[in-house]
Amino acid sequence: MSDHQKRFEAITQKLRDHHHKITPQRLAIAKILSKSIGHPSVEDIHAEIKIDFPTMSLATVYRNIVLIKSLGEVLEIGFPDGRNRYDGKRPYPHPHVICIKCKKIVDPDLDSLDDMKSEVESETHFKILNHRLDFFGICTDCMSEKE
Amino acid sequence: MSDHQKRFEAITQKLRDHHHKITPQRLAIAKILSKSIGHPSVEDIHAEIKIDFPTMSLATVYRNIVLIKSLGEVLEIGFPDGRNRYDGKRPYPHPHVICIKCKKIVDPDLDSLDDMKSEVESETHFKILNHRLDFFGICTDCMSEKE
DNA sequence: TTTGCTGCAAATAGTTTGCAGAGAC
DNA sequence: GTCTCTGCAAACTATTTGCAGCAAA
Repeated sequence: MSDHQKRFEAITQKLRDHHHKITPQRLAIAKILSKSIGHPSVEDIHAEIKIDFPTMSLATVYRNIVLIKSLGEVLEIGFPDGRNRYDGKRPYPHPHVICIKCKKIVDPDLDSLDDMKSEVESETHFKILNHRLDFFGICTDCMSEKE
Repeated sequence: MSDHQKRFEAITQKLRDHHHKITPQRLAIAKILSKSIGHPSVEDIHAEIKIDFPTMSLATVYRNIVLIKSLGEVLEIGFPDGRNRYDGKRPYPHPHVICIKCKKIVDPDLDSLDDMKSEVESETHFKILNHRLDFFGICTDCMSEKE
């Protein structure tokens, strides 16, 4: 079974476990999130589903993302400019590398941040539950472009 | 000279260098940013200045923050829920520890992320310009409260 | 005197919500 | 048949912008 199939199963299973109804719209959203090609935005997801469900409402996308997020099956990558992106492939905190020109998001393989988390906990006495690490820069594609 | 006086001088000097007019409103905003007590939000800044300038407009706060940000003299800590916070004391990227209950923001002393930055650059071939590292958790005050 | 700044109000954009009908179970 | 979900439109909220008057240089 491929990775995205496993993720799709995990999401739909969580939905069933919590007695949420399985609607075609919900399945379509779960399917796109399970692939999360390019860390899609709500707009991206809506646009893709509209091909098969022309009446699909943006509100439905938002509501289902909130739901799936509450089940811990999608990671929200929020940006202050209101262009949030989603990752249903790796729904746990992990670093991102973001191109400030084309908005591409890449997941680098980095040694874990666990040491740093412990350091923060012992210094601040906070109970750390979560984190977010983003690097911003220019990708090779955008660097090689003129201007 | 105290730290916040130095920061206040740095900000006003940058304004003068770039030939921006020195208005009372601008100075008041620079003063609050130079202290940045508790990483204030736009709303916080506006409320504080309103005591001395009752006609101060929110738009003016926004415009001046955009300006000072463009001069590199304040760090914007954006949140997807649209409650951005500002740090004019340390206007360069640095880690934050954020209490998810009371929204307190603390600056921990951490070893630099330079090693990680190099690792990311060599792996992704991005030119990294910037980063953001936030830890989310519960502060000691909120932990000791009932419920 | 010139030019940029401020205050006000309206516009913007992403997201959320109320409601009535549709559909999953 | 019940109860949640969906689509639509309106509401919401942080932020930005147009404009006319004001004030720094």
